[in-house]
Amino acid sequence: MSDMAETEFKQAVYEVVRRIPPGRVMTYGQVAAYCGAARAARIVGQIAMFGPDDLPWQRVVYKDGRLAGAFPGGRSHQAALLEAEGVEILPDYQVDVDKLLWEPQH
DNA sequence: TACGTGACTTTGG
DNA sequence: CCCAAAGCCACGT
Repeated sequence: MSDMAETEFKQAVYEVVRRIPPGRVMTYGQVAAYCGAARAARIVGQIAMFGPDDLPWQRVVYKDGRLAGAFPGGRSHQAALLEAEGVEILPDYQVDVDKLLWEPQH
């Protein structure tokens, strides 16, 4: 209540992540870019750690396609969630980001 | 109020 | 190919 409104950036991250459809993924840098801070990829991770857990954070991956190492339950859990959405998990906990990358529809 | 740390990405040696 | 540093924003001390 004391905080009138959380930063626009953080709110934007919430909205973007919420809009990622099942079976698709976005990179940290891409999410940051859509929120007005192309170089704030790290911040997306920070927000993911402190942000609401009802958002599909498992759909946010490295630009390289690797899964986050600090995902609650571990990479295997994140991989399981993605696999349940139909995402093919490649060896070394990677996904075909080139193929699954999703861009918000403007 | 200031400083350090961190779910990242890019650039340069 | 491997390593180091900068830049971004949020949060705890």
